[in-house]
Amino acid sequence: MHDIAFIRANPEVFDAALARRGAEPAAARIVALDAAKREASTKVQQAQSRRNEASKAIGQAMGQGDKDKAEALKAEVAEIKTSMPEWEEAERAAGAELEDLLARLPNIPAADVPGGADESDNVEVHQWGKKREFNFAPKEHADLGPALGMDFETGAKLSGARFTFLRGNMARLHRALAQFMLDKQTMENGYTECNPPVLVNDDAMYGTDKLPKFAEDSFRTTDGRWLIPTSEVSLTASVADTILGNLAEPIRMTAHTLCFRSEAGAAGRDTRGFIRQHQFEKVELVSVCRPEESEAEHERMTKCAESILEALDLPYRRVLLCTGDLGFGARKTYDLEVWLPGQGAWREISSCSNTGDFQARRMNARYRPEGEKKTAFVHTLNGSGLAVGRTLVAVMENYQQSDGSVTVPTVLQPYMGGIATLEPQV
RNA sequence: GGAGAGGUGGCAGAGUGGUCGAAUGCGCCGCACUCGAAAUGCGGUAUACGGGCAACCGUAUCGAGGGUUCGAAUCCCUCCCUCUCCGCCA
Repeated sequence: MHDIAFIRANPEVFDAALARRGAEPAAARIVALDAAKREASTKVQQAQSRRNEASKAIGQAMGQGDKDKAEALKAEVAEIKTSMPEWEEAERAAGAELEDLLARLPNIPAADVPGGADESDNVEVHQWGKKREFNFAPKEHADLGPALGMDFETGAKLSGARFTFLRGNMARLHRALAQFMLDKQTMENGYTECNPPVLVNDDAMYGTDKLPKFAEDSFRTTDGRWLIPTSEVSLTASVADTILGNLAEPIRMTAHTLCFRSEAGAAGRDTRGFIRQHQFEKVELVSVCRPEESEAEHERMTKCAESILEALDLPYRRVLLCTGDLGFGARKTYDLEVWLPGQGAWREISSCSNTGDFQARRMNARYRPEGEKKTAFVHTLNGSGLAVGRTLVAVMENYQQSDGSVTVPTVLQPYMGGIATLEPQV
């Protein structure tokens, strides 16, 4: 959500910012609707003011037993009220259109976000790790998986495309990854472990900018709730409608949850394998902090995500998204892309975004700066730390052996009861 | 799912149609008293939006939305949430 006062004062700055990410100018329409709304609002308030005054006088007249005066005043109020519905309706209509327009406008990119049309204009920030040299042709995870307990056929039989049934040590390795990530984020990186609902209401989805524009991307339950597309929704919305004191320290939350996505716009993309599922697990990182801290917090959060890849010794690169590839609610985003030798490609495994006060305005999440009477909106950030399924894919492809087995990364072995290898079953 | 009770300011808790944005107490802030503190006394202490350079003014808000009325915290309707008991259940 945008600050209407800012748009009113800087319409051309606002439109220029929208243009950077390829959105149509909107300031003129916003300013016009805002003016119409305020004009109607003023008329309504003036009428209400006169009505309230007269009503008080009626009360006094009644108290003094002056029936005639009271009746005269009643007639006056009736007259005042005739014009009210019209202005009330004008205020409501302009307000509703304004709100809808604002709710559908994306966040404004930060100044240091590079311009660009699509992902080809993203900027690589750095690479980490060394790509492993194979003395055989590395396979894709989708080819390695079936013999190791990654059962695509049964998933499809039960649920359809984009569902997978994991068995045996494959299921255990998946669990080990999630536990490892959660332990690292809580014990080393300072995040508080949370276990939030995965079914949420409209407000939580709206506040984290998944509604109204992206309703078709998520699953809706028969009783009107939503399956979360990411626990960013639950964690961030936990501070909705709250004044968080002076917010001396950032609030850092993490959760390991199921995530659900309809993949409405991705028909035909990544249909093979475990990369793009309707149901997947993710360890999410969310920070809530003061505005002046959010840039540093964004860097810190991205490092926390990177720490998982480094502990697993998986080569990755950090990419700064260009304006054209930026998500709806983000003002700046780093993607972490892991190297998949089987596919011979970098694949997104984490996305860390600073939304500034965009979500905070939508959900009314505030704090009170030290020594000030006025409240201010917090900044919210979210990042994957990491996507569990895709990390499993990366481990499979990077740790595969020529016989089709997969070595378990050292840091995961304690979580595997000491098992060091996933052996193929014929 | 059935039956009942309830949702009022930071907290507790009055208020069943008029001068109620809301008594009182606690808390908090300021001042006085004191060498200092406690106790005591006095004053202040919600949020949002609009208008104004400002002091300030207007409007709205007593779970949410709608209705009745000249006027609603108070009456009516719908919904949400919390609590208690019963049933069912991991």
